[in-house]
Amino acid sequence: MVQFVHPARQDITLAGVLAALADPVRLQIVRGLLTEPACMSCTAASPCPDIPKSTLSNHFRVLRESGLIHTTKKGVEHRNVVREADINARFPGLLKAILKHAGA
Amino acid sequence: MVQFVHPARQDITLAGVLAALADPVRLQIVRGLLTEPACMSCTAASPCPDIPKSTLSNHFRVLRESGLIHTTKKGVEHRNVVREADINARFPGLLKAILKHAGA
DNA sequence: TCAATAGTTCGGAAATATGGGACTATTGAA
DNA sequence: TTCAATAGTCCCATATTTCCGAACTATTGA
Repeated sequence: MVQFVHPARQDITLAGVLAALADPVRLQIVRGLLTEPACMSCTAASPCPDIPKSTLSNHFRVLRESGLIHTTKKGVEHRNVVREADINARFPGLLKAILKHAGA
Repeated sequence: MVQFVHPARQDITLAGVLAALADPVRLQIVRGLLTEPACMSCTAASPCPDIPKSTLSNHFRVLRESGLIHTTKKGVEHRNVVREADINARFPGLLKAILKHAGA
């Protein structure tokens, strides 16, 4: 039983968030999660075509540890949600300003 | 005679900018350049205390290649300027939103 | 109980970052 | 000139991080 590590709101750092979003794949994941709130790599429905599972798992871990997303187990799947409230509270306007330019 | 590589405005990428700013040292450099537009590592006046020259040189190269700063030779020194116009044209609001939170 | 599926973890290879030291370029002084 | 001082780059060895195949774990459904 794996329990995930999520930083508390006040422990979310700007450099951490930027580093997490500095990767094109992760940027797409966050974008995807905001429009279609849900899944993981999970073969289908993912914004990630040919990326191996282990790599995706890493990307999600980075996003999680940066404080950008929250992951819960939902049966055999994982449910990921962008921590909009936390990020917006900590860095108002940041997420919107970045994602505005994360063109498909 | 070293000539620097600066990407054209349209070649500046979001991921590149975020990656460049994802490092605390580089974030401080950009912040410093905006308030006190000028120098390089240059011993004094730098926002960077104990970082070796070669490492700083690397950081400035990353900032340069990401399109965030423009470097020109000015005698024996280098003059660095944040490419605010280019960044703002390409990603309106982004730089301000990020630097707003780059607390000292 | 077994197969299938979602995702993590492990471990080695590849890529990247760090920083010491040698090198280059410019300036200013003797 | 020539020489010393200074700013910064380049090279290269080491350290860290990322990538991804393969093995593993957990849950569900038959």
